[in-house]
This record gives sequence, C-alpha cells and structure tokens, in this order.
Amino acid sequence: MDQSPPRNTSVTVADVAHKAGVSKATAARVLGGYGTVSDRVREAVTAAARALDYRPNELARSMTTGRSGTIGVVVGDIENPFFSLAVRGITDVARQAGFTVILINSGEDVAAEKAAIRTLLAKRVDGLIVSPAKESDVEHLREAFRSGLPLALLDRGSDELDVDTVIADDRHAAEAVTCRLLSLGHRNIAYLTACDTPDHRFRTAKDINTGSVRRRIEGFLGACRDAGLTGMEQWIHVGAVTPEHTQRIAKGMLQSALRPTALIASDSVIGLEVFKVCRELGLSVPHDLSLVSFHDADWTSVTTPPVTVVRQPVYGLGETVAKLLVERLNGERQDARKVVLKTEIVERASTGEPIQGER
Amino acid sequence: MDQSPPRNTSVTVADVAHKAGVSKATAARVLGGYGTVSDRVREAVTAAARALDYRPNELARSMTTGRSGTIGVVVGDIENPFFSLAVRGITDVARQAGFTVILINSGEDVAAEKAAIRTLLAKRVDGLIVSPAKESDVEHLREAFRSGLPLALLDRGSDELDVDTVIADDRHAAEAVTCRLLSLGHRNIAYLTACDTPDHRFRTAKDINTGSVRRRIEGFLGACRDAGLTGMEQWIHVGAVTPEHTQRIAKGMLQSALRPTALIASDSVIGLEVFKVCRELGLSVPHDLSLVSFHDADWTSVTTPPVTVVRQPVYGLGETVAKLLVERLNGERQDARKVVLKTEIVERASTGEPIQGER
DNA sequence: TTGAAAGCGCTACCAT
DNA sequence: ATGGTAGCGCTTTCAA
Repeated sequence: MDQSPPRNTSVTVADVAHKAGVSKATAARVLGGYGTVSDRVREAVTAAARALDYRPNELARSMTTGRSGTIGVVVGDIENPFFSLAVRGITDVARQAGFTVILINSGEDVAAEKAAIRTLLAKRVDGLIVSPAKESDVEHLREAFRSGLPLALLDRGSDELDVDTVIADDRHAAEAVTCRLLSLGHRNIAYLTACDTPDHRFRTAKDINTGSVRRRIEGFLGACRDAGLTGMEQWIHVGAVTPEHTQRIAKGMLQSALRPTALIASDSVIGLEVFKVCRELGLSVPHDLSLVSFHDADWTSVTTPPVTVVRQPVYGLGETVAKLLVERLNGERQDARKVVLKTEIVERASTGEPIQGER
Repeated sequence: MDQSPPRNTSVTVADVAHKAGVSKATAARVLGGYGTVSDRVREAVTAAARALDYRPNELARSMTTGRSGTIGVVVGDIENPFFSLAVRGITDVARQAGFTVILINSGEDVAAEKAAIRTLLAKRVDGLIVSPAKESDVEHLREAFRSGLPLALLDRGSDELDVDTVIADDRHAAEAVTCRLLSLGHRNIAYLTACDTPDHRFRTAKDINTGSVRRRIEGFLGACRDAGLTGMEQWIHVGAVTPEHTQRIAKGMLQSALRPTALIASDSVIGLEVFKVCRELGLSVPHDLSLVSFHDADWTSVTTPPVTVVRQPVYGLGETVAKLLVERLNGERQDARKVVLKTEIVERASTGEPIQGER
C-alpha cells in the first residue's frame, strides 16, 4: 500500500531503539550524546537512526532539559543598517555557541517591545538581547530579568538596570564632534534625531528616552557649555522618525532665517535624508552646511563630498553583547558587566569652516 | 524565609487550577482559549492566573499540538541591505499572522544552509523560507519539503523544486538594462557578480548556481545575442564575494587594455565597490564608464553622479513569500505558486554614451 | 460544563 | 554498560 520511503512522520527514539534492539534509554543516550554506551551498541543505534532517518525533536528535548538553545533578540528595526549589522554580529556568535536566534522588531515602540518579550518568554528562550525603545520604560525588562532570564542590553543601557550592557562611547563621541565643529568656528550647530518627545519639541536631555541618543545630546550640550555657549537646546530637533519627517524638519531648519551652519545627524538614515535635502535646496556641503553623521554607513564615503562620520564598531557591539550573554548562559559569570566600545571620528570633506561673516 | 513575590519559577496550569479550585483540564481550557467554560469559572481562573503571574509554556503547547508557531528563515547574509529589507517584509507578515521568526545566515554556503535546515527541522518550525545558496544543490530542500514541511523560496527559484516561489523578473530586467546600454552605443559591457565558479571564470550561464543571477546573465547574453554580439561571455566576471575581491576584479578590468565602457553590478554591494574603484582610478562616470547596479540601495541616489539602478520590490519580495507560506500553513491552498514581481529601471546620471572613437 | 487520564518525545534518575 | 520508569507542561479524547 504505502510504497513511499520510510515515512519520517516523527521517527522517535523509541522507534530507533526498537529497530536497534536496545532499550529506549540506551538509544536516547547515543542519540542525545550523553551517558556511556558500548561501541557495539552505539553503531547499531546510529545505523538504525540513519535507516529510519531519525530527526531529534528539540522541542521535546527542551521540555525536559529546560533549555531551548534559543536567544531572543529585540531590535528597533532590522531594516536599519545599524541593526542589521549588529544582528549579524549577534547571530555569528550565537551560532558558534550553539544557539539559534529568534528575531523580533519592536519598531521602537514600547508596547510592541513588551509583546515581543512576552512571546519570547513563552517560547522559553534561554536568554534575551534587547535594544530598549525607551530607557525610562523598562519595567518589563526588569521583571524578565528578576524572574531569572539572562538579559543583555544592546546600544542602549539603563542606569537603573544592572544587567550586561554594551554601548558605544556616545557622549564622548558627541563631545569630540561638537568640539571639532566649534573649533572650526561654528556656533549654530543643529542636532537632529529620530527620538521624539510628546510635543515633538526638545527641552532637556532628560526627555530623551533612548539611552544612546540622550548621551550624545548630553555630550553635545556639554561641549557647547564648555565653550561658553548657552541656549543650544534650541538647535536640537527631535521626531525625525521617517524619511519624510526628516526631510520636513531639515527643510524647515535650513530655510529659516536663523539657520544652522553645521548639523549633526544622530544616525545614518537621518544623515542621508539631510544630504538629499541639501542637494534639493542647492546648498553646498560643507560651504553652506557642515554635515556630520553618526554611523559609518556605506554611502557616506561615496558622496560628493564624502561625509564626516562617527564610526561605531557596530558589528562588534552585536558580537560583544552576544558574547556576554553566552558567557552568562554558560554560567561563567554572575556579575553584570557594562562594556563601552570606542568610537572614532572619520573626518571627511563634509565639514569645514562656516561662511565668513555669517553669525 | 522566602520573602520575594510569587516566584514565577514555572507557574503551571496545575498551579492555577489549584488556586482557582478547578481541574487542570478546565484551567487549561480558559488559559489556552479553547473548549467551553462558564463565565464564573473563566473569571476565577483568569484571576488566579494573574495572581500567580502565570506564563504559558509555548514549548509544552507545541509538544502536544505539533505546531510551534515559528517560521525558519535562511538567507545569505542579513547584513546585506537586500536581505535585511526582505527579512523585514517577512517578519512583518509573520508577526501579524501570529508567527515568530528564527533567522539563520547561510553565508551563501550550501553546507551551512544544510546545517541551518537541520537545526530548523529539529526546532520543529511550522514552515521554512529559504533563499537557496545554490539552485543545483537543493536535495536537502526537496527532502524537507517531501517530509511535509511547508517551504517557500525567496529570490531564487528552482525549476526542479515545485514549491511556492517569489522572485523578481531578473531576466527581463537584465535584458532591458542591456538593451539600453546597447542603444547608447556600448559594446564592451561587463557584468560583475558575487556568484563564483570552481575556477573563478565564467563559461556558461549553466555554471551559475544562484537562480536570480543566472537569469540575469541569461538576459544579458540574450540581449547581446539579439543585437548580433557574440562572445560576450568574456565580459562576465564572477567571484566578487567580498569588497576586496570586488575591488581587485574591478581594477583588473578597468585597467586592462580592452576595458569595458559599461558595467552592470549584480547587487548594490558590488555596485558600491565599483563606484569607489572608479573614484580611486580617476575614472569619470559615465564618461569613462557607464554604471548600472541591481537593487535601488539608499546610496545610489546621493552619489555624484547618481547611479542608474534596477529597482526591485525587495520588501514586497519578503512580504509576498511570507504571505504564501502563511496561506499554506493555514491550509488555504495546496498547489505551488510561482510569483514573479516586476522590476523597474531607474535611469539616473551614471549611464551615457561611450567615449567617441573608443572601440 | 467539567473532570480524569492518556499521551507528545525526550531526559534523568535509579536499579541492575 | 544497560534497562525501567517517572516526569516536563500542555492538549485532547472520553465520561460524567
């Protein structure tokens, strides 16, 4: 009747054991690679498994061991080159350590992030890597961590959360970049970020909920203050959440009477849109506007002029956070570690002195 | 002794049932949302679950139902903007349909791809989306499919494999692009791809194992043949597997005596490197070289000159393949569907007539 | 409408 | 070294 090859509709250890003429326990030992078995039996079982085309059921294994061999990763948006590169770092380390990765996008929305973590908990992931949408709203993370789930934070830390964290030295980078612009003679320096506030206006760094961005803004404001400049808060623009928003905000800024002579883009997606706007408005970079962008995205080196950037070790960020988590999963460490990776300013031709006489 | 809040170290249906004063089966019915229960009991159980902070164990659920609520996705490299955008499309559709995604990079290596699929099978994913590294080597896919696992192919089909497939009209796009270059007067048109052959040389399209690329090359050669050009195989270069390789190959080509007047890059990563090489060698685009790239990557519109590209609906590719798979998982369809999405040539300033008198 | 009990496929503990 | 057996937490008959 059934002339198809050995139907693999769930060949179990019991089946293999039966064919090999040994007990279920023994078959399980060789199939699962634990315990001790004689060479003779091992071969018999292996042969039977091959003949039957046995495939282990990791789900069942996880049920009894309590380990799923899975790491949950929650990032803002995998489409963003920053995250896709970081995720590449994470998956590389995870795979090498024998873990698979379940990936969920939060869209930088806390509600979605919470749902994602609930899902991941239900799937019984062994550990969690999260790039929190809002550092002020991390109760769900704290709870997951307290309930015993190893947790590591990517790119955005939280002072309140004492867990493994890997970030870049954003504050320092922003300070350095700002100082450079100041020393070139700029005084009207704008900062543009995707992070938003309830009324879409910036007042104080405390309103910024994304850790990395808040630190950058603090660095920016700090450098300005050190240079004797006050009220620089007015140059910080928030809410560049989509290319369209970014374009609108950038145009508004660059066409106003009191326009910036330099602009710092908080990520490469924003930097790209600002660059496009400059073209569209016929503004010369760096003559009319000096442009600096965070993240050394591929396009920044091929524009005319090429764009000065803050180079972050993005792949390394992912790699490192995954390593920390794996260490913890392997029980090699208990204490929380906060790692800060160095950035580097790559000065290219998009930055220069402001036009003479202007401001 | 233990003064911490309700320890959530695995609160089970049994615990909830006990607290609610009902049987395990009844508690399971309301917790699992199946069967019928009275409102009174439902409330009691819900309250008990909340009090105990019950979290369902999807693993256990999957054990009995046989469905894991998970889709396995195998792509070449999530770092590549093409794949990260496609994956975004996949995850969006999957999430909306109630599935999570396990992501594995194959690095375009068949052995890694096989291992990935083995892992995914062991994890009992409900379905699989794969962008096969080599269409000539799909025995593992055929096997997975035959064993009853719903499978859908992304960007790279296989005539031998009668499964759901979503690709772009690569052949047509390549034909159109080639015709355009021919009509501009180009005769020395190079094609550069990451796909490699054993001896790193191109002979015939049959040697190209990546479906999408093979189709493009067939389109390229077909268009040349129609124009009366023969021996164009010599202009096809393979093995641009890393930026370094790409740079080396591109330099070799552009510095040789018989150099191309136009070049088609098989993906945006290659296109970017070629663009850089042109700069480095001081070649003017399009004066010295007309450049066309597949994939409308973000950077292509901001270079000087902006680059002519084949715009593929990459997000849509991912979206569509995920929809097909979900349809099948929901048992809404049995037959295999092959979807071909339209591309569009975006002609920008990187293409023009070749220099007078040359060849 | 509710409850009792039988598994899902595997690991792990205790004997032998 | 090998076998028997008791679960893991859930769903799913089958009865009541």
